Amino acid sequence: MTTHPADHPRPALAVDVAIVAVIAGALQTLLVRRGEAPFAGHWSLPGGFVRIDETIEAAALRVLRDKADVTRVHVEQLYTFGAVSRDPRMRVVSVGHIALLPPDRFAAIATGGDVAQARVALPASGSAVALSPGGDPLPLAFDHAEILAATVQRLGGKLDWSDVGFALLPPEFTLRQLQDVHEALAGRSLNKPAFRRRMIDRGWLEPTGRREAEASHRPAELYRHRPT
Amino acid sequence: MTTHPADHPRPALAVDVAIVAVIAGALQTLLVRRGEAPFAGHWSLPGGFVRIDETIEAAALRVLRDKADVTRVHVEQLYTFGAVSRDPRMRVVSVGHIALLPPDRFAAIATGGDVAQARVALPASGSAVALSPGGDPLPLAFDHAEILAATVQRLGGKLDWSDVGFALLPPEFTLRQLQDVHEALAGRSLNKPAFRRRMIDRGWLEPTGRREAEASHRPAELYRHRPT
DNA sequence: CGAATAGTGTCTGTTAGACACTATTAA
DNA sequence: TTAATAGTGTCTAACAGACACTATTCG
Repeated sequence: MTTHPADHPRPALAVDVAIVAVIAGALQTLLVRRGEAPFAGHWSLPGGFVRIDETIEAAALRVLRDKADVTRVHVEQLYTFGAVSRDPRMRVVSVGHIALLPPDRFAAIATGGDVAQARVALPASGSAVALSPGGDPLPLAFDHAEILAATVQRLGGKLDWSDVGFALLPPEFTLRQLQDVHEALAGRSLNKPAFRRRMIDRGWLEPTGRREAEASHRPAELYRHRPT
Repeated sequence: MTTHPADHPRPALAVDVAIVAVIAGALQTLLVRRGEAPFAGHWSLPGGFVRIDETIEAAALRVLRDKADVTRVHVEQLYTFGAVSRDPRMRVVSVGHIALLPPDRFAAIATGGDVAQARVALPASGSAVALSPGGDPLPLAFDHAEILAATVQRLGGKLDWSDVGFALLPPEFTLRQLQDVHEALAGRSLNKPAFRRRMIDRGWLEPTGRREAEASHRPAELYRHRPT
């Protein structure tokens, strides 16, 4: 082919970021309410257009900073969504990302008005739905239900052989907290002794020697993640 | 944000496709020699720009058809590469894909001149290299060494819980052929009885009742892939 | 003490690797 | 019969699930 890249009409390129945390055993994500067409009044993942001189990852980090005031966060690319009419205004291709936050940092993001935290559910053989704290489904803009569905699947699949779980916890955590995160993402309950054995045998954990404080029962040991 | 997608300067959007097969126990890919700048004389993965009215996957399938005359093929999206200067002409973001072919179909692609088949190797902690049949490293254009490195890693990781292996085999195959593919992608040799047990127990295999023909020894049973 | 949760010992069933063995074809 | 590869029986080690048990804290 002897064509030059500039010769063709081209799609716009965006990033969308599913900012997720596990809270009360459920996957939560951050949604912003759209004020304008298209999909005015619907909810969408935070997103933005990739600038001509920034990488895709930098665009995702910028969105995180600008829309959720979040920095220093685990971000990974998910999938690139390119349906022709996913944005009715014009052709827009979006690179979906996942950002993982510990519960405290997620809860600290200012919400209210146009920003909400929603529980993500993935009904069998359907697309994802976002539920308000009250339990009502929130209408999602664009193909963002699809992006959330891919997010849930990716998180469930990667768990066992990656360190995704730790990015969803504070720097020091108990084994029970780690197990809760894994159970939420795997969508099933796990065996306690087997889970503890596996995590410890993999060498991913470093005991801090400290214990949790605010418990009305036996306090658990605190661990740190030892990066491989 | 109140901006419209058309208001921004935007990158060009391309697809690149690693067309791969396992031949003689090694991962092979198809490369085309670039005739023009940039990287004239270097080798690149087949690629092309995404048209304004086609999906990303359709663009990848079009590239496969136009550049390798391949249709009806297993294609999956790999990763989107967005380094700012990956193309010196202008900003080009590329969605990398993997296309899986059985050995006979891969070998049937016309080569010579500007099209070559190259062995892909991934040295420890380095980027991928493409080796000509003679064993010489082929210089790769753009960031295509990175795309090939991601390809090798993806194929190795997905093997055990997906049906990637079958897309790299003819419709009917022997268990030994299947094991050879798995060994090539995993980069290590596997235990024969354990491999056979696992594959059969998963219910992925359907005996055809036929046996291979051209052997100077005991012929192996032929199986078909039973999609789950 | 009771309540509550942390953490462990141990049994059992499943699975993977090792290895030797038998089976079947062509020449 | 020999060469070559297909395919199996079986032992053992590693690992996961189940379940009951002990340990430690608060009140």
